[in-house]
Amino acid sequence: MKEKYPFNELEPKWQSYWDEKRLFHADLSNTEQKYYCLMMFPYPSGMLHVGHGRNYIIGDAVARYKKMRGLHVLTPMGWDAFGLPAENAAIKLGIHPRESTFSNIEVMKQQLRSWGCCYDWDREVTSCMPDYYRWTQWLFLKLFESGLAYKAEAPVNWCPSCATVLANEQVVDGACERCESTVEQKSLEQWFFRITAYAQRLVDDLDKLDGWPERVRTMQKNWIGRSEGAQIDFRLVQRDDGEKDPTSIISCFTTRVDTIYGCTYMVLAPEFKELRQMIRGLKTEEAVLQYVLDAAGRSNIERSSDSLEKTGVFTGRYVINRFNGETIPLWVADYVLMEYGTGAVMAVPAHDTRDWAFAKTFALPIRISIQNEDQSLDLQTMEDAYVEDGVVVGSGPFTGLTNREAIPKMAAYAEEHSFGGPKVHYRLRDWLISRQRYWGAPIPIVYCETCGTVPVPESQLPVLLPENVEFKPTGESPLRASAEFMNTTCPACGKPATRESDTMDTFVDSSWYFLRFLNARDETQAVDKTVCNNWLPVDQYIGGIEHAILHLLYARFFTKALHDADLIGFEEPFKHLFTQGMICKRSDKDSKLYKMSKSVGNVVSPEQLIEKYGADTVRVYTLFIGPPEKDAEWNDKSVEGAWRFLKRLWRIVYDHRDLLRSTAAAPVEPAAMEIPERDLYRKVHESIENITSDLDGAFHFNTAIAQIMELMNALDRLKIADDSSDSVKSVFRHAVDTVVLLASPFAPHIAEELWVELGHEDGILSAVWPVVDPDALHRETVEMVLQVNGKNRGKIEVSVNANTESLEEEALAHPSVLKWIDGKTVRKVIVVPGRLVNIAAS
RNA sequence: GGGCGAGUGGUGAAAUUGGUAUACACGCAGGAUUUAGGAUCCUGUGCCGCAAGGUGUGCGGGUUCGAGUCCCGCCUCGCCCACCA
Repeated sequence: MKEKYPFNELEPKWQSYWDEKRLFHADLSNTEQKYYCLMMFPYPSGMLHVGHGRNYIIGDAVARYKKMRGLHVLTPMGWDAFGLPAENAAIKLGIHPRESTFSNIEVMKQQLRSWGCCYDWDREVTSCMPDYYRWTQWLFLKLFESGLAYKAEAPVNWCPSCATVLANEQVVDGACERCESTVEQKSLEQWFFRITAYAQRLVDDLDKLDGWPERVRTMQKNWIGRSEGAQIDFRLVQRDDGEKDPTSIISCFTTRVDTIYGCTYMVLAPEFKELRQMIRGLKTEEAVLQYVLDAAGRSNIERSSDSLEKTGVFTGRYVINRFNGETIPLWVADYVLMEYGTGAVMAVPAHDTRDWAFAKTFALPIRISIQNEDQSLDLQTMEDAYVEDGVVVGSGPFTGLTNREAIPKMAAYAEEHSFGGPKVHYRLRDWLISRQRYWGAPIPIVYCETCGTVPVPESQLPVLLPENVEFKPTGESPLRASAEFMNTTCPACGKPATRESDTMDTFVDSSWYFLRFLNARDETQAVDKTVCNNWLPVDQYIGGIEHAILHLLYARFFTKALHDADLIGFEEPFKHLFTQGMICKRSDKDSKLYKMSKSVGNVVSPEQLIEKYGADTVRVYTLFIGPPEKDAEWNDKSVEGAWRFLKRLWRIVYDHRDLLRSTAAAPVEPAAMEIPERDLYRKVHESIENITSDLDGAFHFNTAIAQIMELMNALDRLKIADDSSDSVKSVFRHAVDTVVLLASPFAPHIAEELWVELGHEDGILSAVWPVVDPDALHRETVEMVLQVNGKNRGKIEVSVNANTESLEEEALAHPSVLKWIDGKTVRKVIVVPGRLVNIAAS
């Protein structure tokens, strides 16, 4: 009788076994062959679906494989447990965020377990627990001490419907991610981390991260947006009515200082700080103020969508271009952005498309200062700005230089004459970490009337979140509602003082959790420098591409800042990064492909699948679905393939149980084998070789599993029976052992079960990953393809030792070749040993 | 507009340095076994053609004995950034 594959019995059994054995419990004092395998810790949102599962299944397969390769694996797990969704649920349902968070954690932990994903749970961290956020606050203070945390007034995203501030990443196309209301800009006093101080190092060190996908490095580079150019100061022409100006110079940043002799006007952003005072009392005042007001009313979406039409207004003021002493008009236009550069732009319509459009609209003068190669630029015939390289013309002492030569010379000239100089500009802004919401780590700062802004002393940490607050969306931090929390005494002078009511962005929590895993229960310090230095950087980090910029950039910044504070001895947190693709599924409604998500309603619940097929099938299918770095479409039908494969694996062991158990695995000499088992033996070792290289470095799980399937097919083809020869039996036994070992990182439950069934000691992860026997790979003969003019015309079986001349001879004498070269002249014969012979004839 | 990817059967996808295009799997077709299965096994399956053969990796050229792979020019799709000075 054939036994069915009882996944629903054996999977829970082995999961309990792994729990008991504490499978991935790591002893950190042993740093030999260390391998830190980390998956991005999840936000406890509720239930995981198979799209989330990909991340953990990949990570678990890697951890298991590395362990079998003899590495000392650390693979911890935790929870990114602060955040807005829990707070919104609290507002809606009246449940404290802590409760929903912890019950979600329980569910998700159980889900991970049911997938067979194992972690060192002794090191679990939960960012919303005081034993964690105490140290998040401590790190904030460290940054504050070194001037990397500061408070300043800044515009923030405000959702009027939710009555709360939103993070940049929660604003999608100018609208609130959840309620889709248009987001407004408000100006508030906020806490920032000075990440811009690290801009250059964050760019430079990207080049060292050769274990990262090129795509992510490029995205970070673009985000930091390093731009080399010059700062040029224009002198503001004084008012003749005696009114004082707030400033006498207006600086701008430009990457094209070479075009400055073609500058015919200057433009300010509507938000330019000193603008109001500069135009006070002028005839133009009313028009300018109206324009500024209109521009403020226009959302960012509007400002960028009608990108062709330029609007603006003349301020009534003039500035002087110090290069040529020329007086040019000063305009205001919303195509100049306050967020970038200085909020002022030198306009060169002849050599900038935006300035061109603006000058054409408002009939401003245009002047060529760069000529093209054939000197053919002419304002009469030009239809757009000329932005290419060329020769500098009409530019005083710089005339005749190429524009590339002119850039450094002109910047140096400005520097010599103290009105500017070379300047590097970054697009990166400082990191706004204040959040006016409840479910986050309180910022450990106290405001005292006498002492001002005072950091909470280390001994008073953690600053605990108050319990007795309501979560009604009032627009203020809910912490303000707690008098008990807000009213305190000044740590410096002891007088009554008020606490900071904002909490920290949850990205702060996740910027250092990978360090905390190493001393998760340590009550004396945030990070353990010695252990960190031994175990970091993380050898393999695995997570979604959606974190390519924010989390990964913040974590890199934190690592550098902590390094500079002498808390750790390394500057980059993640040596190798793997970003898996998203799992998508067609929607039932419009049959379009969407990322799997609750809101689209195309989620596949792992529970149902596990019930039907078992966790190993889900794992194998998830890994087999396609290249793991690419997005993949989930197909319920295709799960069957993985399911059949495991059933076959199960059957081959159970159908031959007695034979396998009574046979020694030690293979006989390849030379003594008959052809069928010789071929299988070779196939076994070719598989080992290919699968091992598929798993080292790049993670080619899909092809690795395909190879195991091929090996299974070869196993099935070998006719085995009780009266087979010892040689056949032992090769068969060796092959079955190997298949089970090779499959174990992907389908660990069935592998554990079959491993014991095959008579081995339990605990397949302690077994050694199969090693290639070079003798097994050896072949006596090889099949070679015969081509005539590149077209396949036949095949020959030849000795691997055959020399080129004899191969050429044999090929030319082959009937199917003769047929095709008949009547033609053989011009050339190419022999590629072990592959083909190509005959060029005409 | 800028940057980066990618286009291969009905489908998901393979293919070392340029060397038999479509491995592996899904689906489909035919067959075997089964009076029952959450079935299983065998055979076939790029396209045209009865066949010989031809043809075939988004399109058009090129290099080469030989191109999915290299070069030039297009087209389409995806992602990131974007009035970035």
